[in-house]
Amino acid sequence: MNRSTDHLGSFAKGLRVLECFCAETPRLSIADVAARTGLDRATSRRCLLTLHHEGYAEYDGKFFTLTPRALRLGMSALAALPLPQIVQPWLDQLSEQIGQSCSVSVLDGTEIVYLARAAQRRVMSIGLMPGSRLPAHFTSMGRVLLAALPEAQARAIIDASDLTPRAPNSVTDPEEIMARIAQTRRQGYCLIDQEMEAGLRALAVPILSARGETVAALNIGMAALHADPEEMVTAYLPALRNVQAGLARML
Amino acid sequence: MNRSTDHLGSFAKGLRVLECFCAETPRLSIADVAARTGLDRATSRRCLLTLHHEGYAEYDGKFFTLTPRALRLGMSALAALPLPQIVQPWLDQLSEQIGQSCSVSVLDGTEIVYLARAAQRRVMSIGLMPGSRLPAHFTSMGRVLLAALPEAQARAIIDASDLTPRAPNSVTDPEEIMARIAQTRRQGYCLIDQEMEAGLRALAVPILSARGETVAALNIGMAALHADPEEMVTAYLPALRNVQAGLARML
DNA sequence: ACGGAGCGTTCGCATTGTGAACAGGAGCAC
DNA sequence: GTGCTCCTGTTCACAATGCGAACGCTCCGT
Repeated sequence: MNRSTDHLGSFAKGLRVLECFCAETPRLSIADVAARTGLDRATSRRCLLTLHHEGYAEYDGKFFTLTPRALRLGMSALAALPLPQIVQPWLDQLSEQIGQSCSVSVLDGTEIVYLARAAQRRVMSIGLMPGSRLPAHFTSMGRVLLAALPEAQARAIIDASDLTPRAPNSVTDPEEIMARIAQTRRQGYCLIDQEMEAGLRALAVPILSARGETVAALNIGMAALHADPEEMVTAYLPALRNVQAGLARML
Repeated sequence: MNRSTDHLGSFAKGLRVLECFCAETPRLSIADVAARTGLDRATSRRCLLTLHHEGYAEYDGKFFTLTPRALRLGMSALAALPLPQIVQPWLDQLSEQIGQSCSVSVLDGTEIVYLARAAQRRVMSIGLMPGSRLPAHFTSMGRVLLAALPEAQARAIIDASDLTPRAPNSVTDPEEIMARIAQTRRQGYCLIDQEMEAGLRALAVPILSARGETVAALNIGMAALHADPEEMVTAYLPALRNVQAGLARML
């Protein structure tokens, strides 16, 4: 089963190279990629030339840039996940009903990954869309997803997270975060008040399968001046619970 | 430069395997992948086990499924493209102003790829989001993008496209499509009236760089009962032109 | 029970990828 | 300008790695 011949080293290395390209570093030279991946320069070069040859990357003789073709790789993953397609209509309806943006995400390592989103107005500084990532520890959906894990596993993720504060209310003490996660577990929902970004509040609940397993998280986000934290729970939690119940029957 | 040792065969094969996973086929066995890629079953197995080992795929002993981690691959590509981040605010504003969905896409082979989208209401049967793909030949943005190419290149793409009709107004004659593309080139915009989906009209213009090169396409889509084709042009083309002019200054 | 089709897995061989070594600049000090 | 260093991209001989024909297994249809 785990024989060494079952693992394609160069494929794995190539994927490492692909992940180098991100918003901050869209143009990379061979040496850049070697430094980022820890691979030999020669190996990085082979991976990059392969990407170029297969149409995933542009090459100007010095720098490599990904082409739209590269979108096929991860987007096929998004399209392959059944959840986004199931939840999208619910999201659209919820968003229209309450007049706020709402999203669905899952956990990947220390980050949450947006799978679906229905945006109303742009209240956040960053553009969020399916595939976007945010640190789990200070997001409402992240807390909900961490609350569904065994305590030890959640702690391991928090310990591996970068807890640099991002907003006035950011919680930076691991113990305090674990306490908030425990509270989320008891309540069955999580309210975040300007921990990630000043002026932004978010309320999240888990999306449960028919068997009660947490398969994703659902949230709404809104400007802080729209409602007090308590108002937010009383005003919007029922709507979230409603979607949660509707989805549980389909999963 | 093009020495054979500069090309990593197994990396290229692995990418072919990754592309197998799409909305219609999210769960694939080793033999499924072998059939789709044309690779040997043993090779497919190695690629899949590598994906599993690196955390990109789930394996239940029979079927493979991509994990959210795989989203990193394509999304890094989306994030690496500068265009989406530049156009998103313009899209949001345009969408709110006219009360309709609008999108930005680029060409990749015979398909258009959505880079950014501001959705208002769900009028289409399929969920569109950044990364989604549609055949270029019968979409408004596709026609605009094809019109920017040299005639011969556009023809080659049309010849390579599957022209199976999808709606009552679908154009299936390559000559007719080329004529519509020529018309789009003269007019500087393209109106599609229920060629892709019954009840759906779309209006697109090119997004031009400061040097006048077409770098992407911008469109709005709406239900056919909202407006006549002519009304649609008079009502919405100015708004599109406005965004087009604003973006030209930034590119 | 038997045959066959289709599947995942193995194993010996040679193709393929490896990285130390090399060559070509760019920058810098004098 | 010269000589130096540092960094980048490229080559090449070696052997590790990936290849696919061949194998055995399971699941149907008869």
